[in-house]
Amino acid sequence: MENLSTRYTPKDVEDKWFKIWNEKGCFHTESSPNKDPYCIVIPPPNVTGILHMGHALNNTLQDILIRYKRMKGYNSLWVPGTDHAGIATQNVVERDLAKEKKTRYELGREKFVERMWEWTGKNGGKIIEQLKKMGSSCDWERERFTLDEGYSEAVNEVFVRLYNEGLIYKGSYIINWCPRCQSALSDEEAPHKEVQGNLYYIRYPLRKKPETGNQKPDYVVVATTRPETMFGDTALAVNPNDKRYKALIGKKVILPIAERELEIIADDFVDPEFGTGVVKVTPFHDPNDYEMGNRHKLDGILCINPDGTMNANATENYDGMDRFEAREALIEELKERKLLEKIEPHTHSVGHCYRCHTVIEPYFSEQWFVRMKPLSGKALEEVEKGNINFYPRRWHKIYVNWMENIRDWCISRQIWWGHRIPVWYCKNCYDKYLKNRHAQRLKLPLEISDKETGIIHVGLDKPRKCPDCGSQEIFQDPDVLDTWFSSWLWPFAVFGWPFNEPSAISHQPSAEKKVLNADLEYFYPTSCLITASEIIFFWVARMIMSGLKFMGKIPFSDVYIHGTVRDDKGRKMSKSLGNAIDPLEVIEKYGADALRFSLISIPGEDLYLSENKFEFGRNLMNKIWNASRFIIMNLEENKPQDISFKDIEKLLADGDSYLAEKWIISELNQLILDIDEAFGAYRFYEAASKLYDFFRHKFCDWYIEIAKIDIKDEVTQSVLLVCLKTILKLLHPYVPFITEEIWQKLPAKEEELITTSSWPGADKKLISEAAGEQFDSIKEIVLKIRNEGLKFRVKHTVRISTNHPGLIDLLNTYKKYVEKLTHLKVELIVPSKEVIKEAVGSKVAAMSASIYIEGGLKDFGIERARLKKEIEKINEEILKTDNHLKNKGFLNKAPEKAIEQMKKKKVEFEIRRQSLKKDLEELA
RNA sequence: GGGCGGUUGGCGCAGUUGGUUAGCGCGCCACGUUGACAUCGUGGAGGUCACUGGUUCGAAUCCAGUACCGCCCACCA
Repeated sequence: MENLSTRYTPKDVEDKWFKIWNEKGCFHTESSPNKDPYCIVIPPPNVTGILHMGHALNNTLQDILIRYKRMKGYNSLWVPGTDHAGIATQNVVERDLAKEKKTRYELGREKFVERMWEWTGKNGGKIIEQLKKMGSSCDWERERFTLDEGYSEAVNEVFVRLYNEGLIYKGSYIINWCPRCQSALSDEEAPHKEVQGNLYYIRYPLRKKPETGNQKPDYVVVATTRPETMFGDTALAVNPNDKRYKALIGKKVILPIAERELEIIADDFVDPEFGTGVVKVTPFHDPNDYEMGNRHKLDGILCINPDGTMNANATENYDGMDRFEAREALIEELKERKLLEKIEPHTHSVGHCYRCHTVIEPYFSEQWFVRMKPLSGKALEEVEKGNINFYPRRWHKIYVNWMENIRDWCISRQIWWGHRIPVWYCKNCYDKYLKNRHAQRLKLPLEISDKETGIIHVGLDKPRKCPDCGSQEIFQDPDVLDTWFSSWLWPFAVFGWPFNEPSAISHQPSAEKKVLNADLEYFYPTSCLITASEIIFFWVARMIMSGLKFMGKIPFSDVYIHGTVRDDKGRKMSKSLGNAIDPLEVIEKYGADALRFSLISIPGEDLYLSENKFEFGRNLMNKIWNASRFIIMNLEENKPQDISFKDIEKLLADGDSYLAEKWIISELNQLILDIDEAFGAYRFYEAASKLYDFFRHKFCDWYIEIAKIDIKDEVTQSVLLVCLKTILKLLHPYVPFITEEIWQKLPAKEEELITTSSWPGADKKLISEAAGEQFDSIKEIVLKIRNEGLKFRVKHTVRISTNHPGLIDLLNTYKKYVEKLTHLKVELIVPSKEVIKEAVGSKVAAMSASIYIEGGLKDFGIERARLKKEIEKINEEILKTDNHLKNKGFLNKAPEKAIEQMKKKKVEFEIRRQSLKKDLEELA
């Protein structure tokens, strides 16, 4: 190692080790009865995905836990995989097609899906390769894809089971329609954003002019944000208690331009305070209006096409015009006709497609839904009982809040990439239904049975003929399922569920599935899920519901929600904002370990990132490299093969020597306890920062420096080795590559690979408070001397005098530490006996040590000022403690311990003050 | 509109059941070629813990109110 550079170069190291680890099967795990399982299923990234900082963070966290548990002796399994990401992936391929001036419709469904698979085969593995660059220790033999054959079986199985139970239904409702993707979306996929729009006040002429006088206008004014939907109006509504309009209830108005007659109805829904208190009712383009339509048995009229253009119901003028163009044009026309009263700016919340950000059109259509209430009850209960815990805890409440207000889930998508809905129709019966249903105009409320719509079978197999009419023209539902309808099964579908249970789709299990099923029994429920807050509802909540429904057990007991990656200005990091930092570039420049450690070392929940943040990790890796290099360089070749804490215990048994060794070993063991505790509570940052503090500030800055006094000493060597080995192990979950590389260079090691080595157990007998206090005394003296601001290169002699017998002994033995750490010569002056009086404890005694430095306090004036300032501060503190101790209330009511502490504090301050005063006198 | 958080030195954060001279990292300033490391070391400056009131012997910590910031949900036409 001495031949090696003083710079750590990750490039030489990372790919090499990742290959070896896999070749040796370090990450592969199989169920075994003798070991406890620990399992995490990856949040499957989209096949279209390219590794971003969010992934980097997410996967670092998972890998830390997986590696930690692996070292702890668990059968630690991390299941990797990808998600077919229906709309997102289809959009990518459609864009490619567009470049060739083709559409998917021209290609046809079969050819298009073929092309999708082709694309996926070529590009789908990219993100997986990128995860590997990060060192992710997934069991790569178990990689799954949500469109895998076996996985798809699970999806179909679930659909059929839920259908048979009445938990999946086909319904006609207002759904979120994306005119660009041309598909329905679930509520979760259509997040609302504030939009600066207008409120248009439109006059609807009354059919009959008011009889009395000509004061009253002959129209009613309606305020709307979406005037173009007026062609779908089938009524106006007012609040029944609104005095202004009471007389109008039941009266008719004329819908402008379309010149249709509308009735004014009364409904409680209408808020008299808003707008004019009159609302246009458009049942097929607004969820509220749809409900109103049902209540009042109105007609529904569709006036917009699926692609966002207006249809024939919008009159010839607007037919075929884009909805937003139509809005502008219509407003112009209304102005001309003097039917536009005014336009007011109005901020309101509008749904947007989460894939392409197009404004959502609330749209009436027939879709498939999952009834959520029957599933949510248990999922809520398990969380509230504490069987599933969220970290940080606040997400618990957000989950509960959502679950309590859960609504049915629209699962059908009008795209081709995905699991096709396993429902079969008789064409003959379906056509009959269509004929009855005037496509763009319907009487509400709608009550249609599945049979009436031509559905003849729900399952995988295509029926031969219609049981009703005997027709042999059978077709499958053209829609596919929401991607989340497959990913909500992830924690058990990755293990090949279902095969040993009676299947609703009657497929014989393959041999492969049988093997997988043993794993399902063993690894399910998984241990922990690590993900981002954005997908709590999309994914986490639904997995809990499906796990309980189909496995009868929760899918995981812990959910760790990590923060959002932001730029240094606090904006969310995203490709579209152009503020993204590419993790692969960071790996290239600083190394994967530096990336990982830097990410974990950022305090707080959200991560504010800028490129220089990664220097932190790089610098630390370099420090680790050099400290290791130094130790290994100096180690004698004949070190025992396996140095354990037990050996150290023996070596350090002697009472009066090796204080620094006792101290660092004590600190190290305490560190192990701290890290175990922090990991137990998912406090990754805390564990990292404790490790950092120990390694850099305790081990390197103090212990290694002291070890240099006699680096060839046998005990020192053993302690150095044990510390290095342990530190490497503790660091390994965070920084796997560098620790493995150094591990291999250790002259003595029992375990071949650090990756599969065992986690160090703390030896509590080695945690010594006495060693800590004594070492702190030495430290204080060193710090005090350093405070004098001496130039190290000048040889000075420091005279130390103290009134504490313990400290005198300590300094007699460990003067060498002070000398090494200050580069000064130390002379101990033992004062006369009468000075030795205060014996409150070694810590206090250390502070009372008076230190004289020959030939060079930096400046007497500055020094005096500093001392005076400090004395003043101490005076204030003494006053405070005095007041407490004089206060009867405090003496009567405070616990004894607090009073004792206060007394002790006062004495400490007084001794300190005395010592400072003495120093001040010396300066005079 | 409903729900949930936050406010501690220039920035990002700790601060366990109320009792330590309020800590850490980054940044800043000064010094340093000490036989692992300048991707380093040493020292230093910098905070009346958002505000107001209350509970208490004692409040950054508990309670109430105010101000500001943020997040999630929601059908304001």
